[in-house]
Amino acid sequence: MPFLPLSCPLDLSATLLGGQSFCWQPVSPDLFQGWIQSKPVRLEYKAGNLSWDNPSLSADQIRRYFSLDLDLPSIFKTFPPSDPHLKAAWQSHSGLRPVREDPWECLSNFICSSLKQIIQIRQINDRLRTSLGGTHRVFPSPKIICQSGEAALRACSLGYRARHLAATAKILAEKPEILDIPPSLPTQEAAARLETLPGVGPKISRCVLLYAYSRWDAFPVDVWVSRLVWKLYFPRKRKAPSLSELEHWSAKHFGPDSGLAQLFLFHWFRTGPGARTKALPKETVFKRQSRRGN
DNA sequence: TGGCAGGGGTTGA
DNA sequence: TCAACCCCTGCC
Repeated sequence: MPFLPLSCPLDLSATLLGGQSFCWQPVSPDLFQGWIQSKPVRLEYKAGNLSWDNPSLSADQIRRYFSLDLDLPSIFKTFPPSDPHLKAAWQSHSGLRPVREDPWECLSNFICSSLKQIIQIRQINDRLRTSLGGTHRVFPSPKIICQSGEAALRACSLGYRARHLAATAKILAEKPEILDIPPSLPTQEAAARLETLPGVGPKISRCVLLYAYSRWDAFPVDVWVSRLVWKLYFPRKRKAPSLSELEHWSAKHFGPDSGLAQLFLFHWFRTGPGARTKALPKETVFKRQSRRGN
């Protein structure tokens, strides 16, 4: 079984199940089953070694998937040292890594993500593989999704998202080059290009840029991030900050790697301080204000 | 056991 | 700016 000795910590559960990728199933706390570049694989992290059972995957592919070339401690040194929340997020989840997911699968996952919880998005990914992915349960290409039609997608519990995914698949089956986003293209322009696709708005475009294209300056704002920034950084503000306020603030406060700050804060907040916020009436008020703010 | 609220957004009017 | 879009889960 090939393996890679790691010089940094790796938290497979936080990394694979935390909302970046949706094709992973836990087998045991240290063992996960899923796909990397359409190849089925089981990953195990033990005693500082990351091993995998599919020899057709190279160490470089594994390294690339977990962004192991990225020096996170150095990046965290560029963040404001006076930010206690980010410090807490880093200290409690230093094994969290940003992944490099396949752009098409990542885009599909996030088109399916609206008003869905992580577990439901994983179920959809699983159903798409089972019903459309053939014997090897490969994630279906735009062409296959396009040929299968909206009804087949609805059968996979996509609901109204089926229309969006079918329409986007049709466009990409004809023009796959839309997803060839060169590193020289500024993130804002790359986001605008993705947002020409049906079902893709500002949140999804930034998730795809962050988790598939390694654009560390992409700062996705969803209900959790909005809630987090509001509660932790602007607790006295009566209204939730608007999308454009959040975008400007994040770039100014965190700098060019704001997306990585977001990844850690998001995970830490959801599993820590944010998990305790359950006041439903307030939540409803927040949601209305948040949407109005957008 | 059944009803109901709510969820990691986007769209179109 | 705001309702509509699907449907699954958790809770009472």
